Amino acid sequence: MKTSDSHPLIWAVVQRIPRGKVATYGQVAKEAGFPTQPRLAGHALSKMPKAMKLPWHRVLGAGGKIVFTVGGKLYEKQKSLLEADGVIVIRGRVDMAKHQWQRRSEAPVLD
DNA sequence: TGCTTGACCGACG
DNA sequence: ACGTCGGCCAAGC
Repeated sequence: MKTSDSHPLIWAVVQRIPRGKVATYGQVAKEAGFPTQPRLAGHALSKMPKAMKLPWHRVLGAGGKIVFTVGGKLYEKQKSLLEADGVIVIRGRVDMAKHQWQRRSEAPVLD
């Protein structure tokens, strides 16, 4: 797997995050096949063509945190888009326990 | 070539 | 709940 061809893979993962759910950069990178490079996810999104329609706002930093500087343009944009999805944002954070996207039905490991 | 930057993360104090 | 640090690596200069 060439990391230089990663952008389309990252975008594909982001594309399948459903409305009302969110994922972290680390999670997206991992599912795209790059488990050790969360930054690659961020990089791919920063290079995303303007015309491309992706639910980029559903991608958050670790712990459900909006990574942009508070009050910034992108910050406000992401927050409003999330709220339009029905996701509650409090002090720049999302309740991951409630909204994190699970790719497949979770198989709770009962010990 | 080499150095810096960045839409990151986890561990640690 | 913060701040720091080391690891990660594509891009840009």
